[in-house]
Amino acid sequence: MIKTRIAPSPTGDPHVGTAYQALYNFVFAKQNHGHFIVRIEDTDRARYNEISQQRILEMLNWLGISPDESPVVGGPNAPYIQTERAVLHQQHAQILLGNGWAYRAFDTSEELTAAREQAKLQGHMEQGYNRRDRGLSREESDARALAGEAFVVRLKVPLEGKTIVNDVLRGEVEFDNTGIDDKVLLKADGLPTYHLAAMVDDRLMGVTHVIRAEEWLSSTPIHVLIYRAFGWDEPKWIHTPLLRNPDKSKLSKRKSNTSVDSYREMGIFPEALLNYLGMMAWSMPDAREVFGVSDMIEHFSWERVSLGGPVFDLDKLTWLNGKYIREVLSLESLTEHAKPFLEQAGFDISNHTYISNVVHILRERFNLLSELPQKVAYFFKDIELEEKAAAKLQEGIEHLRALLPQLEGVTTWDQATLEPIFKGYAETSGAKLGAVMQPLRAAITGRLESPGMFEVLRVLGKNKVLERIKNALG
RNA sequence: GGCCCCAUCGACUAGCGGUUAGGUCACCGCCCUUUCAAGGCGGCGACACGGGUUCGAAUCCCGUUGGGGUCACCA
Repeated sequence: MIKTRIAPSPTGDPHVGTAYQALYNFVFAKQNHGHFIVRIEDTDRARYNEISQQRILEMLNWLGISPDESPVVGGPNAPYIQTERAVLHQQHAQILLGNGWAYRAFDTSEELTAAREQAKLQGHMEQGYNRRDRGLSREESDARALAGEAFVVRLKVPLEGKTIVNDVLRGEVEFDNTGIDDKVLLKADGLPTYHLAAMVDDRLMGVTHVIRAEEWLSSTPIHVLIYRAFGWDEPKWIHTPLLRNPDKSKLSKRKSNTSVDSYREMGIFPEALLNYLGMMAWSMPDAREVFGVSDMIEHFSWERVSLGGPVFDLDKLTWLNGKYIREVLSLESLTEHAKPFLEQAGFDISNHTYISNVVHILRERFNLLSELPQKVAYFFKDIELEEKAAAKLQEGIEHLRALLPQLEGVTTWDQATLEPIFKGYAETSGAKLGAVMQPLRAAITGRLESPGMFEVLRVLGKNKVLERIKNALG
């Protein structure tokens, strides 16, 4: 069975890069009727954050990307929290120590830091680990470990030859073994590093396709070597292009909005975010730009992934979100999503039909739910007359005065009744329709922009409308 | 700096030897119109450069340049 996974590290806000990877892994797994696994990589105890872990899981839930195996739903290869698998990792480090593919290194962090700084001082960047203890005899190594001396376990990388990474998207990528470090597999605290833990867990969990960000490509030869050291068959390696900041550097918190929660707060729909991420580096065969995860599952293929790193563009995401608001989502769903935003603004949302009507006539006029409250304020509280609107109102105040009696007499308060009244008035009085409607708009909404006036009048209701006109007339 | 990846409009992309290089966002103009939008129509705008291969290159190969990633007891 095809198995894919994401292995987020719980160290901060739920990252769009994680959502991006989750999408690829989920879509590919589902397309092949396989499993999508979420495994929490929490071996870095210094940066670990419990809340972060929960938020990442919640993000996936919000996006509707549900894992087949995870810390919450469990699965045949539990646990799915890496630190809970530490014994497994230690046992595997032991195997490598036994078969000669790894060795204990007794350097202290201080020594390593000093060596690194020394190298820096000598001009060049750094040459990598000096492999001081690589040649230690088995007896000495065992004795020192037994005596309680602190050590790490390092991979014994071949001193010559090449390691070839077969990346599904790029083909064969060659690395000279001389350029690969004897990476730490097991830290002094007994916990594994990513290199060991991820490979062991992937193998044990039956992961067939490692789909991850391109930043991992350069450490993949290490992973290939680890698989080889255990005598295991390699999974497929797939490195997807990195999401970028506008300046083309790797998407970062410092330069962009990387928190999925922040997009959620802006009023971006999960469907829209997923859709947008889906068109980063990948494209629909028929060039459609509005598509859902199920469409992606149906048409996905690695051949359609382009390798240049896509810049994350909020403008286009916003446009796409608007597209969902006016073309994809049902009015009912849109209304439900809008409520929390309106409520947060202090508006009364108890009348569902009213909210639905308001949302309905605003639909083509906003792209983010967070824009909504400001745009519909006059439906929920008294108007705030804007300066330009006030001027417009004064220009046409006499029209409103003339119209008021007629409006008071209206019994069926709908567009079919109201429109002829205004048009008829404009015609007989010789005024342009706009010269009548704009002052009306100012009186009713306090501003010069709004949905069609007749819709606003209908939704607001006769009482409120007459009240506001009278108010305007003084 | 070493190693590795990448390279079509400002951004996202289509293209996979023969196209007036197409679409979307953004921007500009026009139409529609009671305003603002939405929508429709149109415009602006790209194959990084240099060598090859070929009858023919955006498409294939090499180099240059440019951008990015990575060089932790972090993932």
